[in-house]
Order: sequence, then structure tokens, then C-alpha cells
Amino acid sequence: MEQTYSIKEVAEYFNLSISTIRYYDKRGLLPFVSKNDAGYRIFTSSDMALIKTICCLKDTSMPIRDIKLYIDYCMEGTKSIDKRKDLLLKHKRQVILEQQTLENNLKEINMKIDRYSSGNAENIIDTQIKYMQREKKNLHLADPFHIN
Amino acid sequence: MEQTYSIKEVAEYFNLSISTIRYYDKRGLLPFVSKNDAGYRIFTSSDMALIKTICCLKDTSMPIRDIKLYIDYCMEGTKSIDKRKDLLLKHKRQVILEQQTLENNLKEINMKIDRYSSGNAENIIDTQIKYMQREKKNLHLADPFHIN
DNA sequence: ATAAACCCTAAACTATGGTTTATGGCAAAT
DNA sequence: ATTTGCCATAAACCATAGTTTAGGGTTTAT
Repeated sequence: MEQTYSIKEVAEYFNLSISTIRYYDKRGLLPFVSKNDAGYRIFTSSDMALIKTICCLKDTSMPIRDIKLYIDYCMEGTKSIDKRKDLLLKHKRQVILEQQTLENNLKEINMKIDRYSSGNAENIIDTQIKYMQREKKNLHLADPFHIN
Repeated sequence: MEQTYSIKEVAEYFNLSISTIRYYDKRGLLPFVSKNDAGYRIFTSSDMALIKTICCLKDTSMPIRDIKLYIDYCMEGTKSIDKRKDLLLKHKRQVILEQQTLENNLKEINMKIDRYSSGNAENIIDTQIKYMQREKKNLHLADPFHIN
């Protein structure tokens, strides 16, 4: 009637390794997962939903101790709703900052790619190198280039 | 005439620690930085431009060994332009993937925040908990909630 | 009934990206 | 000339997030 999943199935579903799931359990991220009489972990579909949330937080770089905090709140029932919301709002701000970092740096990377793709890439690069060499020479510093 | 910077000034400018800069040097990321007679690192404005690039790659999660590869290409002059471009194009694809991951997971996080913010958050959460408890009970598994 | 596939824990090990400590030289202001 | 601040290296140490290994049960298909 109710579907269950083995650790291997969960690992494949979420593209995690079996040892990562055991590691998460050891770190307290899976207090909701039960075991059968043989000591095997039995995952329910509700467990899968919570693990999906764990992956979501992990994939946005939330540290494991904070994910554990969130999961612990979840196990407290409705009384922790405000705390869960605060935690996620704080995390959301981090994710947005990370998005902005990524976007700004991607612009830089694109500019470099464009420069390398342009017809006079060689001239641009050569001019940069000569500028650096002159600067170093004026300061009586070594020439760092491995050219010739 | 030509401006130079001490390690402390570079650290403050890029918001890195002094030991991180020394660590980067040890890992081969700063082959272009010269030293004065006393053995002190002397940073030129060209050096600053290259360090900015290092930070850009680092802040988009490029591993140090790949940053070193890129810098090594830069020290080879114009003959490595194609290799640099390939490396950056490959990295760009990674950054875009990371952006998509972030965006999708941020949507999930926002959905949760909305749920926690809604007027009937308590009912929603309570229903989820009851579903999970019934599921576990039907499978003769322990109730994981720390309620009452 | 036995081999193959699967599960368990505990503990050691790894990779990555640093930071800290110990020891000592150099530079600038008093 | 000496204290204070800055610089250097080498080596040890740390945190995070896992992975691997050793030793041992369980389950399933033949």
C-alpha cells in the first residue's frame, strides 16, 4: 500500500552516493528515517520529500549544521514555523547575494572570452604583456613571462 | 612613478587575508609577483589586474589547480590564447549551470517561505505531519516527531 | 543451501581551501 | 638604538564534506 525505498534507491533518485546518505544520517539530517528489524533504513515518500528539501538547501550551499537546525525545527511541529521561516529568509538573502556574485563575475568572464575571440586578440594581449614588462622593468623587478 | 602595493594593501583591496595571498603564491597562482632585495613581495598594478582575475575565477568556484592552469597560460604570452579561451568557455558553462541550480532552488525556498507566511500555515504543516505519521504507522515504523 | 547483491557500523582516510604558529629578518618612528 | 609594525618561510593545524575500508549481517535468485 505505502511505498518504501531502500538506501540505494534514494541514492539513485537524488543522485547522491549511499555513503553520503549515511553520512547525512550520522550528522543528524535524517532523524525521521526509520529502520526495520534488520537495522536497514526504510525510506517513505514523506522521507523523500524531506530529503528533497535537504538537497535544495545543500545545493544552495547551506552548511550541514544549518540544514540540521532546519530539520530539527521540522520535527518540532507547528510551533517552529516562525523559526523555520526566519532561517529560510536569512538563507534566501545569502542565495541572492551568491546569484549577484555569479552574475557579476560571469560578465567579467564573458568580457575576457570576447577579447580572446576578437580578431585582434593577439594585439590586445601583446600590448598588455608589454605594459606589464615595462612596469616591472621600471621598478627593477624580474620579467615573469616565459616567452621565446 | 609606477605604483606598487604591499601584501597588506593587496589583502585589504581584494578582501583576502594575507595568509590566503601567501597560500595562493605557494600554490603557484602568483608566478608574476616579484620580490625586492629583502624578500618582500612587491605588487604592481598589472599584478593587481591578474589578481582580480584570480578572484573572479575563485568566486565562481573554479578550483585552484584550474586557476593555476589559466595563469600559467597567461605567462606563455599570445600563443596560449586559444587554450585560455577554451578554459574560460568551459568554465562559463559551469557557471551557467550553477546559476540555474541556484535559481531553481531559490524558487523552492520561496515556495516554502510563502507557505510559512500564509494565514493557514499551521493547518498546512499539521496536515503534512499527520500524513507522515499515518504513513509511518501503516508501515509499523517509529513516529519521528518530538511533539507533546 | 549457497552465491551474489545488498545492508549495517565504526573508524580511518581524503580533498579542498585555507589559518595558525614558531622563528626570525626588515623598516619607520620615537 | 630600540620599539612597533610589517614582512618572510615552513610546518602544523583546522573545517567542511564527504569516501573508503574492515568486518560482519540479510535477502534474493539459482
